[in-house]
Amino acid sequence: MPELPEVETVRRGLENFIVGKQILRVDVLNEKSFECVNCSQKNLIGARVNKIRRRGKALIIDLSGGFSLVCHLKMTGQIVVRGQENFAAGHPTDSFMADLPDRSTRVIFGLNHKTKLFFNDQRKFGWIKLMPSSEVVKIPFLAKMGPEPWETGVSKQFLKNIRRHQNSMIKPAILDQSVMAGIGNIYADESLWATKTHPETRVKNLSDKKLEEICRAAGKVMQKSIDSGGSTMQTYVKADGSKGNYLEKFANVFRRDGQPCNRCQTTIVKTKVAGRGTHLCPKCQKLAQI
DNA sequence: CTAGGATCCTGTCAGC
DNA sequence: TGCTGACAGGATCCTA
Repeated sequence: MPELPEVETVRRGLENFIVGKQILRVDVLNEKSFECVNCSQKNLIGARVNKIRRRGKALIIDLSGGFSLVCHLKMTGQIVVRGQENFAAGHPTDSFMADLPDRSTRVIFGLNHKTKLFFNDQRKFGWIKLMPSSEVVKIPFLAKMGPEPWETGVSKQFLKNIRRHQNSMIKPAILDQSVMAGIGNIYADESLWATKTHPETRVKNLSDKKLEEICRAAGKVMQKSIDSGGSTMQTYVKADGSKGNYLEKFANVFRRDGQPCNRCQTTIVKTKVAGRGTHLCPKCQKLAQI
């Protein structure tokens, strides 16, 4: 999925393009993609969009009338707004530009001012839930989610949380959203490269200082990604019409296997750690054998 | 409680 | 060309 920076990009886009608009109808094309929790679809109709929030990789759209839409894009979710102004962000695919709905479209929201919001999701892992706003914080994964990367005191929180996973390898540990919010596969690999940490290093073999360093690095790479143009909008159309890749703008290891390390020129390799594709520099990121 | 693997889905790509 | 298996920017559920 879209990781924290991509979800933040979606949030900013929706803030610009749908706040203040009214939801007139909803069409659910895939039942599993949309669920009403302790309410019904009629609570949605006529509601205005008040505020767009983000918590970790979850998007929260607060509506008038006391209800909220909570959305998780998972691996392949994307949001596309079409109307007087167009916007697309999330998992980059051709659907950004295609005529919609297409075969990946799961939910369509009809807004006023001739605006439509499409929730597209190839693999159907993502979801949208409508629920009373007061119940949003009770969603289990939100309730136990770790600190935001730029929150005050985040590194101490991170440290405390990650020490629960002493026997785990560092990569899966930082992917755990209850340790810190927002890190996904890209930023895990980038943070570990930045701090010269081998992804298979056991947490117990890392010092507090090193762990805090990893925490800061994660915040930094995610901030940089947001700043670098918020990814997806610019990724898919270059001036010459070819597809671009926003990773080019900041990635040091992710999908750079076969290319030279930006620090030592050693060839970046791709392996598998805890079931996830993992990129690293075999020279910079040595596994401490203990 | 934690650690690790299977699982939910569709699409694409490498290799035969 | 057509088939097969591996894999993918995530998180949950199940088992040990």
